Amino acid sequence: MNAPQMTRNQALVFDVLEKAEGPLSAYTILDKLRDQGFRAPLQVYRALEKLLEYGVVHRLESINSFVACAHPGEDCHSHGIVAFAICESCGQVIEFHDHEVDHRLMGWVRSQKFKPAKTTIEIRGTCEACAA
Amino acid sequence: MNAPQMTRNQALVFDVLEKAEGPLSAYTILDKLRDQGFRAPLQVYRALEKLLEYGVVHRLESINSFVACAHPGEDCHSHGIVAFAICESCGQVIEFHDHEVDHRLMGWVRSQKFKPAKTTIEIRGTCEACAA
DNA sequence: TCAATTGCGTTATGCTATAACGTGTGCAAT
DNA sequence: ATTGCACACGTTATAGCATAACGCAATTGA
Repeated sequence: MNAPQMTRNQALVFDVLEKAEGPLSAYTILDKLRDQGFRAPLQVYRALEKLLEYGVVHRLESINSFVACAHPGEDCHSHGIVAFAICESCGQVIEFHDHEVDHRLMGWVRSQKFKPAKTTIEIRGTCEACAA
Repeated sequence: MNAPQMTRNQALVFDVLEKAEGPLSAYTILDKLRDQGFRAPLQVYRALEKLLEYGVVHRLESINSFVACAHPGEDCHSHGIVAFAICESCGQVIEFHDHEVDHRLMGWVRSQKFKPAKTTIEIRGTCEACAA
Protein backbone atom coordinates (compact mmCIF):
# COMPACT_ATOMS: atom_id res chain seq x y z
CA MET A 1 0.00 0.00 0.00
CA ASN A 2 1.35 3.37 -0.93
CA ALA A 3 0.45 6.55 0.85
CA PRO A 4 -2.25 8.52 -0.94
CA GLN A 5 -2.72 12.05 0.30
CA MET A 6 -2.12 12.44 3.97
CA THR A 7 -4.73 14.41 5.85
CA ARG A 8 -3.71 17.27 8.07
CA ASN A 9 -3.75 15.14 11.22
CA GLN A 10 -1.84 12.33 9.60
CA ALA A 11 0.78 14.77 8.32
CA LEU A 12 1.17 16.33 11.74
CA VAL A 13 1.62 13.00 13.47
CA PHE A 14 4.02 11.77 10.83
CA ASP A 15 6.02 14.94 11.07
CA VAL A 16 6.43 14.58 14.80
CA LEU A 17 7.61 11.00 14.38
CA GLU A 18 10.03 11.85 11.64
CA LYS A 19 11.66 14.62 13.61
CA ALA A 20 11.87 12.55 16.77
CA GLU A 21 15.14 10.97 17.84
CA GLY A 22 13.46 7.70 18.64
CA PRO A 23 10.11 6.01 19.09
CA LEU A 24 7.27 7.90 20.74
CA SER A 25 4.18 6.75 22.56
CA ALA A 26 0.80 7.90 21.32
CA TYR A 27 0.38 10.10 24.36
CA THR A 28 3.76 11.72 23.85
CA ILE A 29 2.75 12.52 20.30
CA LEU A 30 -0.50 13.93 21.61
CA ASP A 31 1.37 16.26 23.96
CA LYS A 32 3.60 17.46 21.16
CA LEU A 33 0.56 18.35 19.10
CA ARG A 34 -1.49 20.21 21.68
CA ASP A 35 -0.38 23.48 20.16
CA GLN A 36 -1.68 22.37 16.79
CA GLY A 37 -5.07 21.76 18.32
CA PHE A 38 -4.90 18.11 19.28
CA ARG A 39 -6.98 17.38 22.33
CA ALA A 40 -7.73 13.65 22.48
CA PRO A 41 -5.84 10.36 22.12
CA LEU A 42 -8.13 9.27 19.34
CA GLN A 43 -6.85 11.95 17.05
CA VAL A 44 -3.43 10.41 17.37
CA TYR A 45 -4.51 6.79 17.21
CA ARG A 46 -6.62 7.35 14.13
CA ALA A 47 -3.77 9.03 12.33
CA LEU A 48 -1.37 6.30 13.39
CA GLU A 49 -3.71 3.62 12.13
CA LYS A 50 -3.57 5.10 8.66
CA LEU A 51 0.16 5.73 8.74
CA LEU A 52 0.70 2.10 9.69
CA GLU A 53 -1.50 1.08 6.78
CA TYR A 54 0.52 3.24 4.41
CA GLY A 55 3.67 1.60 5.70
CA VAL A 56 5.38 4.84 6.66
CA VAL A 57 5.25 4.21 10.39
CA HIS A 58 6.02 1.14 12.46
CA ARG A 59 4.62 0.07 15.77
CA LEU A 60 7.03 -1.29 18.35
CA GLU A 61 4.94 -3.79 20.24
CA SER A 62 7.36 -4.38 23.05
CA ILE A 63 7.45 -0.75 24.11
CA ASN A 64 4.03 0.47 22.99
CA SER A 65 5.55 3.10 20.77
CA PHE A 66 5.69 4.24 17.19
CA VAL A 67 8.51 5.20 14.90
CA ALA A 68 8.79 6.61 11.40
CA CYS A 69 10.00 4.11 8.82
CA ALA A 70 13.71 4.35 8.13
CA HIS A 71 13.15 4.25 4.37
CA PRO A 72 11.61 7.57 3.49
CA GLY A 73 9.57 7.55 0.34
CA GLU A 74 9.47 3.81 -0.01
CA ASP A 75 6.80 1.45 1.10
CA CYS A 76 8.22 -0.59 3.89
CA HIS A 77 5.74 -3.37 3.37
CA SER A 78 7.69 -4.40 0.31
CA HIS A 79 10.89 -5.07 2.23
CA GLY A 80 9.60 -8.23 3.78
CA ILE A 81 9.66 -8.60 7.53
CA VAL A 82 11.03 -5.62 9.38
CA ALA A 83 13.15 -6.18 12.44
CA PHE A 84 14.13 -3.68 15.11
CA ALA A 85 16.96 -3.33 17.55
CA ILE A 86 15.82 -1.10 20.39
CA CYS A 87 18.31 0.41 22.80
CA GLU A 88 16.84 0.38 26.28
CA SER A 89 19.30 3.00 27.39
CA CYS A 90 19.05 5.76 24.80
CA GLY A 91 15.86 4.70 23.08
CA GLN A 92 17.33 4.69 19.60
CA VAL A 93 15.97 2.18 17.15
CA ILE A 94 17.76 0.52 14.30
CA GLU A 95 15.54 -0.95 11.64
CA PHE A 96 16.80 -3.78 9.49
CA HIS A 97 15.72 -6.53 7.16
CA ASP A 98 17.08 -10.01 6.69
CA HIS A 99 15.72 -12.11 3.90
CA GLU A 100 17.17 -15.29 5.31
CA VAL A 101 15.25 -14.75 8.53
CA ASP A 102 12.10 -14.04 6.53
CA HIS A 103 12.69 -17.18 4.58
CA ARG A 104 13.14 -19.39 7.62
CA LEU A 105 10.15 -17.94 9.40
CA MET A 106 7.92 -18.16 6.34
CA GLY A 107 9.13 -21.67 5.72
CA TRP A 108 8.14 -22.74 9.19
CA VAL A 109 4.83 -20.98 8.89
CA ARG A 110 4.14 -22.73 5.63
CA SER A 111 4.94 -26.11 7.14
CA GLN A 112 2.30 -25.43 9.79
CA LYS A 113 -0.21 -24.16 7.27
CA PHE A 114 -0.33 -21.01 9.37
CA LYS A 115 -1.36 -17.84 7.57
CA PRO A 116 0.77 -14.96 8.77
CA ALA A 117 -0.78 -11.51 8.90
CA LYS A 118 1.71 -9.43 10.83
CA THR A 119 5.12 -10.39 12.13
CA THR A 120 7.05 -8.72 14.89
CA ILE A 121 10.79 -9.01 15.48
CA GLU A 122 12.18 -6.80 18.20
CA ILE A 123 15.53 -7.06 19.92
CA ARG A 124 15.81 -5.03 23.09
CA GLY A 125 19.22 -4.39 24.49
CA THR A 126 22.02 -1.86 24.50
CA CYS A 127 23.41 -0.12 21.45
CA GLU A 128 27.10 0.29 20.81
CA ALA A 129 27.18 3.90 21.93
CA CYS A 130 25.47 3.10 25.21
CA ALA A 131 27.51 0.01 26.07
CA ALA A 132 29.72 1.23 28.90
CA MET B 1 17.75 -19.84 35.54
CA ASN B 2 15.92 -22.80 36.90
CA ALA B 3 12.82 -22.55 39.01
CA PRO B 4 13.56 -22.88 42.72
CA GLN B 5 10.54 -23.35 44.92
CA MET B 6 7.49 -21.58 43.67
CA THR B 7 5.60 -19.59 46.24
CA ARG B 8 1.90 -20.10 46.66
CA ASN B 9 1.00 -17.14 44.46
CA GLN B 10 3.44 -18.15 41.77
CA ALA B 11 2.11 -21.68 41.77
CA LEU B 12 -1.47 -20.47 41.49
CA VAL B 13 -0.69 -18.19 38.57
CA PHE B 14 1.35 -20.82 36.83
CA ASP B 15 -1.39 -23.36 37.29
CA VAL B 16 -3.95 -21.11 35.69
CA LEU B 17 -1.68 -20.53 32.73
CA GLU B 18 -0.88 -24.19 32.29
CA LYS B 19 -4.51 -25.20 32.27
CA ALA B 20 -5.52 -22.43 29.91
CA GLU B 21 -6.15 -23.12 26.25
CA GLY B 22 -4.18 -20.11 25.18
CA PRO B 23 -2.54 -16.94 26.42
CA LEU B 24 -4.17 -14.93 29.19
CA SER B 25 -3.94 -11.31 30.18
CA ALA B 26 -2.87 -10.46 33.70
CA TYR B 27 -6.35 -9.25 34.51
CA THR B 28 -7.94 -12.42 33.22
CA ILE B 29 -5.62 -14.39 35.48
CA LEU B 30 -6.61 -12.12 38.35
CA ASP B 31 -10.27 -12.87 37.76
CA LYS B 32 -9.63 -16.58 37.72
CA LEU B 33 -7.89 -16.36 41.06
CA ARG B 34 -10.40 -14.24 42.97
CA ASP B 35 -11.68 -17.36 44.64
CA GLN B 36 -8.20 -18.18 45.87
CA GLY B 37 -8.00 -14.78 47.51
CA PHE B 38 -6.41 -12.65 44.81
CA ARG B 39 -7.58 -9.08 44.99
CA ALA B 40 -5.09 -6.86 43.16
CA PRO B 41 -3.24 -6.82 39.84
CA LEU B 42 0.09 -6.64 41.61
CA GLN B 43 -0.33 -10.09 43.03
CA VAL B 44 -0.50 -11.37 39.48
CA TYR B 45 2.22 -9.16 38.05
CA ARG B 46 4.64 -10.03 40.82
CA ALA B 47 4.11 -13.72 40.33
CA LEU B 48 4.44 -13.36 36.56
CA GLU B 49 7.69 -11.47 36.94
CA LYS B 50 9.20 -14.41 38.77
CA LEU B 51 7.75 -17.01 36.44
CA LEU B 52 9.24 -15.14 33.50
CA GLU B 53 12.58 -15.12 35.28
CA TYR B 54 12.37 -18.85 35.85
CA GLY B 55 11.66 -19.31 32.17
CA VAL B 56 8.44 -21.23 32.70
CA VAL B 57 6.19 -18.52 31.32
CA HIS B 58 6.45 -16.33 28.23
CA ARG B 59 5.11 -12.89 27.64
CA LEU B 60 3.47 -12.18 24.31
CA GLU B 61 4.26 -8.54 23.70
CA SER B 62 1.97 -8.06 20.77
CA ILE B 63 -1.14 -9.08 22.67
CA ASN B 64 -0.18 -8.15 26.23
CA SER B 65 -0.67 -11.67 27.43
CA PHE B 66 1.13 -14.53 29.07
CA VAL B 67 1.42 -18.19 28.27
CA ALA B 68 2.98 -21.21 29.96
CA CYS B 69 6.11 -22.49 28.26
CA ALA B 70 5.48 -25.38 25.92
CA HIS B 71 8.40 -27.36 27.33
CA PRO B 72 7.33 -28.44 30.76
CA GLY B 73 10.16 -29.14 33.12
CA GLU B 74 12.83 -27.59 30.96
CA ASP B 75 14.25 -24.13 31.12
CA CYS B 76 13.16 -22.37 28.01
CA HIS B 77 15.97 -19.88 28.24
CA SER B 78 18.32 -22.56 27.04
CA HIS B 79 16.52 -23.08 23.76
CA GLY B 80 17.75 -19.85 22.26
CA ILE B 81 15.27 -17.38 20.92
CA VAL B 82 11.66 -18.43 21.27
CA ALA B 83 9.24 -17.60 18.49
CA PHE B 84 5.46 -17.67 18.58
CA ALA B 85 2.72 -18.09 16.06
CA ILE B 86 -0.45 -16.59 17.47
CA CYS B 87 -3.81 -17.33 15.91
CA GLU B 88 -5.92 -14.19 15.96
CA SER B 89 -9.04 -16.25 15.49
CA CYS B 90 -8.87 -18.94 18.16
CA GLY B 91 -6.11 -17.52 20.31
CA GLN B 92 -3.97 -20.64 20.23
CA VAL B 93 -0.25 -20.18 20.35
CA ILE B 94 2.40 -22.37 18.82
CA GLU B 95 5.85 -21.98 20.27
CA PHE B 96 8.89 -22.85 18.20
CA HIS B 97 12.62 -22.40 17.93
CA ASP B 98 14.81 -21.98 14.90
CA HIS B 99 18.52 -21.93 15.37
CA GLU B 100 19.15 -20.52 11.94
CA VAL B 101 16.98 -17.54 12.73
CA ASP B 102 18.79 -17.10 16.03
CA HIS B 103 22.06 -17.29 14.20
CA ARG B 104 21.14 -14.67 11.62
CA LEU B 105 19.71 -12.31 14.18
CA MET B 106 22.64 -12.70 16.53
CA GLY B 107 25.03 -12.28 13.63
CA TRP B 108 23.45 -9.01 12.68
CA VAL B 109 23.41 -7.86 16.27
CA ARG B 110 27.06 -8.70 16.63
CA SER B 111 27.94 -6.75 13.49
CA GLN B 112 26.28 -3.71 15.06
CA LYS B 113 27.95 -4.25 18.40
CA PHE B 114 24.46 -4.27 19.84
CA LYS B 115 24.03 -6.15 23.10
CA PRO B 116 20.76 -8.06 23.03
CA ALA B 117 18.88 -8.55 26.27
CA LYS B 118 15.50 -9.87 25.21
CA THR B 119 14.27 -10.78 21.76
CA THR B 120 10.70 -11.04 20.62
CA ILE B 121 9.48 -12.91 17.57
CA GLU B 122 5.74 -13.10 17.17
CA ILE B 123 3.76 -14.01 14.09
CA ARG B 124 0.10 -13.13 14.25
CA GLY B 125 -2.23 -14.70 11.77
CA THR B 126 -4.57 -17.62 11.31
CA CYS B 127 -3.86 -21.20 12.27
CA GLU B 128 -4.63 -24.14 10.04
CA ALA B 129 -7.77 -25.10 11.92
CA CYS B 130 -9.18 -21.59 11.72
CA ALA B 131 -8.38 -20.98 8.07
CA ALA B 132 -11.77 -21.14 6.39
C1' DT C 1 -30.20 14.83 -5.08
C1' DC C 2 -29.26 11.06 -2.36
C1' DA C 3 -26.55 7.66 -0.21
C1' DA C 4 -22.14 5.99 1.07
C1' DT C 5 -17.64 6.85 2.69
C1' DT C 6 -14.20 9.08 5.19
C1' DG C 7 -12.14 12.08 8.43
C1' DC C 8 -12.85 14.64 12.40
C1' DG C 9 -13.94 16.18 17.40
C1' DT C 10 -15.68 14.99 21.96
C1' DT C 11 -16.89 12.42 25.99
C1' DA C 12 -16.59 8.50 28.37
C1' DT C 13 -14.73 4.23 29.47
C1' DG C 14 -11.89 0.10 29.67
C1' DC C 15 -7.61 -2.34 29.82
C1' DT C 16 -2.65 -2.72 31.14
C1' DA C 17 0.98 -1.80 34.44
C1' DT C 18 3.51 0.17 38.30
C1' DA C 19 4.55 3.35 42.54
C1' DA C 20 4.65 3.58 47.29
C1' DC C 21 3.58 2.12 51.71
C1' DG C 22 3.52 -1.19 55.38
C1' DT C 23 3.43 -6.19 57.24
C1' DG C 24 5.19 -10.73 58.23
C1' DT C 25 8.45 -14.45 57.88
C1' DG C 26 12.76 -16.94 57.46
C1' DC C 27 17.50 -16.91 58.00
C1' DA C 28 22.27 -15.71 58.82
C1' DA C 29 25.79 -13.13 61.44
C1' DT C 30 27.02 -11.41 65.66
C1' DA D 1 18.69 -14.39 71.53
C1' DT D 2 18.67 -10.28 68.90
C1' DT D 3 19.58 -7.72 65.16
C1' DG D 4 19.61 -6.95 60.35
C1' DC D 5 18.58 -8.31 55.87
C1' DA D 6 16.08 -10.23 51.95
C1' DC D 7 11.96 -11.53 50.19
C1' DA D 8 7.20 -12.33 49.43
C1' DC D 9 2.94 -10.43 50.29
C1' DG D 10 -1.36 -7.23 50.74
C1' DT D 11 -3.46 -2.76 49.83
C1' DT D 12 -4.43 1.69 47.93
C1' DA D 13 -3.69 4.76 44.59
C1' DT D 14 -2.24 6.25 40.27
C1' DA D 15 -0.09 6.24 35.72
C1' DG D 16 -0.06 4.84 30.97
C1' DC D 17 -2.16 2.76 26.81
C1' DA D 18 -6.22 2.09 23.80
C1' DT D 19 -10.96 2.05 22.07
C1' DA D 20 -16.35 2.55 22.13
C1' DA D 21 -19.97 5.35 20.80
C1' DC D 22 -21.96 9.50 19.48
C1' DG D 23 -22.62 13.22 16.10
C1' DC D 24 -21.03 16.51 12.48
C1' DA D 25 -18.89 18.00 8.05
C1' DA D 26 -16.87 17.30 3.58
C1' DT D 27 -16.32 14.40 -0.57
C1' DT D 28 -17.59 11.35 -4.02
C1' DG D 29 -20.13 8.93 -7.24
C1' DA D 30 -24.53 6.82 -8.77
